[in-house]
Amino acid sequence: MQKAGPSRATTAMRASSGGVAEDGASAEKPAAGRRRAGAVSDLGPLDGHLGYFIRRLQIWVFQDFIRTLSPLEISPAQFSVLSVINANEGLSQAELGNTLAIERARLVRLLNRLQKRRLIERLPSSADGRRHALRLTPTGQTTLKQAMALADTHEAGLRAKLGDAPYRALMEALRKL
Amino acid sequence: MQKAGPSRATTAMRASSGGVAEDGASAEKPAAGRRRAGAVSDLGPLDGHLGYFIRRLQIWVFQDFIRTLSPLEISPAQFSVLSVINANEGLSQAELGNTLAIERARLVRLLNRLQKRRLIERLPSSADGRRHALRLTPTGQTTLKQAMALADTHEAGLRAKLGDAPYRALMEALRKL
DNA sequence: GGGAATTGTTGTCCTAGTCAACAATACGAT
DNA sequence: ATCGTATTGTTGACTAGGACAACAATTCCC
Repeated sequence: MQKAGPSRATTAMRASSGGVAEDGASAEKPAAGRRRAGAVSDLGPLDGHLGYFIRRLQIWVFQDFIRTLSPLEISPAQFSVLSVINANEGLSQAELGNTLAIERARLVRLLNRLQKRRLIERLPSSADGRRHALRLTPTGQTTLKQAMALADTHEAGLRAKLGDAPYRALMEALRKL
Repeated sequence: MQKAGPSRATTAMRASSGGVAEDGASAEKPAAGRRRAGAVSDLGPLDGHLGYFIRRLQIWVFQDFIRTLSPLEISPAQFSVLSVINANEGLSQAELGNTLAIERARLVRLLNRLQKRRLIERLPSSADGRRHALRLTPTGQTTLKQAMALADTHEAGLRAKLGDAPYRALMEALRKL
């Protein structure tokens, strides 16, 4: 069948039986011999775990965000960075990283890309030679404005998906963490 | 300062002014010349966006899960896979992938590792030569049982963190997606 | 003045996610 | 029955994210 590799631990069994299989060891719980692969319903212990559903929702949110903002090519992380820089002009990379929980090394490369796109600048900090004072370029400001408009569209979609009351409840519950 | 690279677009400015800076172009919004980097408070447009908070919570959940399950070395994704296989013995990789929204190629490598650790088996499907019937080995079953116990601990911690009422509200709201 | 700490950077490693190609197998229609 | 099409599992390659160590420049603090 497939080329090779670390799978198919049962090749020997397979060769021994003719191929049609009288179900000596192969497991087949529901109706056997179906056609197409659809999803299976039972999540097992998983459906008692909130983390699983949060993860699924988070993936949906990111995909929708990326799709909605695709004309600008702004990722969620980039949007968060531009957003915080705009609200705190002149902050350092360390402050930005602490605010958004982005590690220093990761942030450097994120900012490199934004700087190459002329959306942000790294100015020398007036009082501390180690720091960079970050700020948006004019291009960055207009891009952020456009991004905010699209992000609002995305947010409306999310509120619609969740329902209005759960949306507000969630927002309130999560903000105080 | 730093070695080189695509940053420091403002090196020229820096060389021109003496170094102490009379604030010709460097931006410094709050109190200037602080000591240590702490986080900054204003998230800007970000704090109207639920996705941001969901992301933060999701990261916390994963980290806590990983830490709690670390004695077993079971990641969230691995736990979800074992969980669904256990609840649907003999299902195919395609079904598993559709259920958990894991892409085929990604799932192959996930299962390879679990198979190498003897936690799962790939049996030949009795009726379809293309499929593998997945199931847990006895080792996999006992490992999953232990994992479930630890995962319950994690879940209790999450419920405590969120508060009991928000936890239940969230669970109910997210389950129906 | 000098050791310790901070800041930004680079390099490296590992995991996730995505996409294209492919072989083996099954299906459907003629 | 056979041929084109679809499905399943697999591999390879690429990108992005996150984590960690090492490092130079700078600042802090005693």
